[in-house]
Amino acid sequence: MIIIIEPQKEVNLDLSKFHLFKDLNEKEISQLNLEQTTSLYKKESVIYSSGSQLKGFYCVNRGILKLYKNRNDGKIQIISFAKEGDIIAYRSVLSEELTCSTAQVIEECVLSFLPYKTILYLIQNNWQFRLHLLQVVCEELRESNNYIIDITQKSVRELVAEALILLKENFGLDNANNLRIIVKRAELANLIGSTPEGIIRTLSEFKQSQLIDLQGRKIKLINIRELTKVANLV
Amino acid sequence: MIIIIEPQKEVNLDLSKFHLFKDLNEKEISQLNLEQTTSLYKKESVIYSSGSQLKGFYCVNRGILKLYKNRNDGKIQIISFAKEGDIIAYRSVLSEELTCSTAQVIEECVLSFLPYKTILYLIQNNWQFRLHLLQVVCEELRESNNYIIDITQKSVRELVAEALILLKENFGLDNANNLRIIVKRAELANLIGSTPEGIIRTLSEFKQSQLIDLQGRKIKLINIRELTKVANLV
DNA sequence: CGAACTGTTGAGAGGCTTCAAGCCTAGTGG
DNA sequence: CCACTAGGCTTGAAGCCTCTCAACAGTTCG
Repeated sequence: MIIIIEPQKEVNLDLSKFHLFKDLNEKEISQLNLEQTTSLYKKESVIYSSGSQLKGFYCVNRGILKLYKNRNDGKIQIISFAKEGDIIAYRSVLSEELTCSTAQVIEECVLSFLPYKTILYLIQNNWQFRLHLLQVVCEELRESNNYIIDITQKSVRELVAEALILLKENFGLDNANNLRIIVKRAELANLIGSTPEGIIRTLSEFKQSQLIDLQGRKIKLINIRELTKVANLV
Repeated sequence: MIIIIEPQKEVNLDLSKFHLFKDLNEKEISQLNLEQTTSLYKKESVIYSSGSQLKGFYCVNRGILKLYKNRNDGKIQIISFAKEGDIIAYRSVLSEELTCSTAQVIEECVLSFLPYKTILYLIQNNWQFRLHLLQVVCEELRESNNYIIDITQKSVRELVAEALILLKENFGLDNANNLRIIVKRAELANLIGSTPEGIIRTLSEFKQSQLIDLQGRKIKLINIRELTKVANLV
């Protein structure tokens, strides 16, 4: 069940903190800030869904989203999680195609929307920006290709360990070594292509082996070194 | 066992047939043709391997290559096959990283090498080219993301059917409806993340169901409609 | 406080890999 | 051009991993 909530307008935020925009000059930044629209999105909101034609990029100022694809059989594959500082939706916009993924809020988000024409202007006029953008896409392609290797040939046990490590690296730990990001078991399952039951069994096993501790959805990483080993990371 | 064969120089070929270069003007094309180096590579040759630092792109004038990654445990994951008209190696070059994949010849190849500085010049000076390049990378990213869905949640049976359909679409059929590309069972296995035995059993099953016919490594597609259905393609 | 969703556990079944052994084909060298 | 050999192909049996189904406990939120 998807709940769509009308975003509330917020004051426009400063985009200069985004890595992608670091090579822009002051004039370009202020132009960007002028042309953006910033909104607040509640938990579970769908930012865009598969098949829509997007008119620009979204920049994540705050919060966490999941990007996923739907399958024929009703299942879901999570492609990635996006957080503060990330840009989403650029692939389908640049290809001028309909989106084939859905973006949904996991943790309340503040997003800035940038129209395509603004981006196109930068692509045409700022050569550092365009090279940077190319590199961002290439980097995501590398990750995607690597993920194919993992997901194909690793066991559920390895994949769960890897997912925990990746979530740690992307979202960090709090003081008590808990993963900052809170995800449902089903979301973990959709990330690694398993089932909630499979996730639970593996997490319980990790808990018994003193690799992690569980308290509701909170996951505390106890033995990160061993977890990395189990993940069989290169 | 990898056999490395010194490439033999060939006359330089015309690059204007490559889709990526369609927006270049005559002067740019002739400059490109001037700065390229074209060589012949025998079967099994390794063009570049994981960990190398590449100085430019390779354009496939003729022949077929496989691009794959190595895993810790000695296994291989084939990322894609490249054929005439394709450009390879651009991702790591654009990211200015070491390659994390290996390119190896399946069918005798003629490749043109283009130095990075030539590409960079085009990125800086031809805005249509740079947008085009962005779109090429985005397209590959889309395919890669889609493949993650497939490979995660499909059965070997579905994946083999899908692989056959994709090979048909990319490399075509001869007069007798045989796949033009000849691959080993182990290569098919490395493509979909299975084992040679798994591939063989599935192919035999397809043969019994009159979907395909087998003659050595030649695979004849008999019932493409049904095969597509088995592949469960969207 | 209750309903709906999420998490947990167990049993069972099935698909796939692994291992082993023999056949066949393609490519090489004489 | 032919014979040989190594690598690829094929088949069978065994066992394991993981999914599915089902029932129940726990949690969250209106």
